[in-house]
Amino acid sequence: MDDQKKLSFFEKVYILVRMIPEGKVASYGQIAAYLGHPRAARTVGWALHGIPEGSDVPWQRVINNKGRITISNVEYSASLQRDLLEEEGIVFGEDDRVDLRVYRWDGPDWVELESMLRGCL
DNA sequence: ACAATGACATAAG
DNA sequence: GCTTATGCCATTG
Repeated sequence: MDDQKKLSFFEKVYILVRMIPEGKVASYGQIAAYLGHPRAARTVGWALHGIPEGSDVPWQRVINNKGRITISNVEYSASLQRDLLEEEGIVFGEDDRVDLRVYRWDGPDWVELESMLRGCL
């Protein structure tokens, strides 16, 4: 437990987001909490902001805690994100919100996460 | 080390 | 329900 501390928060965020299964969504605060920083939701959002095109990180599955898309990026627009999520079977409500009670990600498999963290080094 | 930044979260009006 | 204000936290210049 003293070897993989070199990974930046950003890298951990990427790894964790990659583990989100198709058809599920997670909030920024949720991701941060799983990484051990329950208040670092903003940092998670910033991490996703720096994702390069063609990355295997399903950034579209990360939304805010209200089940709504809060994005300000010009490259990746909210419309695009909604479209991508709908393709995965996620249905948006009339308020452009998803039902977190149904689509909220249960969380990572800690064994898998640990393996991923080591493998990424 | 300090100030600014940002795809959040929560409380208050 | 929406808008505004405040708090949080890692990264960057």
